[in-house]
Amino acid sequence: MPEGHTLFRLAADLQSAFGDRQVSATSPQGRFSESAALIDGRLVESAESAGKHLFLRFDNEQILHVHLGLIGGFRIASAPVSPPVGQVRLRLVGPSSYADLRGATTCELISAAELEEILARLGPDPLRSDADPERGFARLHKSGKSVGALLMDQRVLAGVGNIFRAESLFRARLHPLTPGNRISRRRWNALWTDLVALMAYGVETGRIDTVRSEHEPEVMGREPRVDKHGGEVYVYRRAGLACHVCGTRVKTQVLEGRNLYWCSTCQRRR
DNA sequence: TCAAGATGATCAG
DNA sequence: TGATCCTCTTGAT
Repeated sequence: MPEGHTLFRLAADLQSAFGDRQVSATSPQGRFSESAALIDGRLVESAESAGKHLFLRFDNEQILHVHLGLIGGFRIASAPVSPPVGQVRLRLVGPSSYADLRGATTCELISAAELEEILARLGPDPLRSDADPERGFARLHKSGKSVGALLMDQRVLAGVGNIFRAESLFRARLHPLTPGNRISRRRWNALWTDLVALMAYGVETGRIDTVRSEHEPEVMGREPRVDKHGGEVYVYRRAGLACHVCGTRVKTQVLEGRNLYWCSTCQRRR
């Protein structure tokens, strides 16, 4: 589930497994062999995430940059090491655990300057303590594109994906086709504050739960139902089903190649 | 057993 | 806007 909270957890897990330890690095698939040789046997100094990007710093100034994309995965397992299964782009092996990277959109070694360029391109990440939500508002507010499209733009908000988009807009009672330049600062601040809480909860639990009684008085007392993606949500992938709050059937539409979900009663166009 | 679709982003045209 | 990367889960057959 590669939204920002997944990468944040992954970075913490990699730090725990390999931080301050020497690792062997190989590319069983072969596509990353030359680069893997440059970090083979080196010490992992730190692992961190920014939005959906993952960075591992090594003690020879090499930085591993990974973006999982839609289908990628980076799985950590305990020793003993098993033979690689499938297309393993990169395998890291530490003293007590190992990790296999598959299907990633990006797996490359970069310099500190290139890392800074990537961070500069990204909008504020609700999970990072150094995030400045004002930068996101500035980008959102000058665009006539829909807020549904802008929330998926990593230059506006880093780490928000299709689930957090659908759910945060529902919770804000905002119609996804509202133009960004019609979003007030007050509404943006509320959206940001909610995303900070939702994503932090995702880091804590490893799942996306947005229907929570402490946030939503109207659903208190109702038995929670876990959806197929592992959490409970209001609208995401619930097209044609009744809205948990008002009973209206949840709508769906493809927006810029991605499926959008919303309740036309709770999220009226203004 | 197999095909389709998905939590993403980039590039060519 | 469509193709591409090429994994994993789900649902249909």
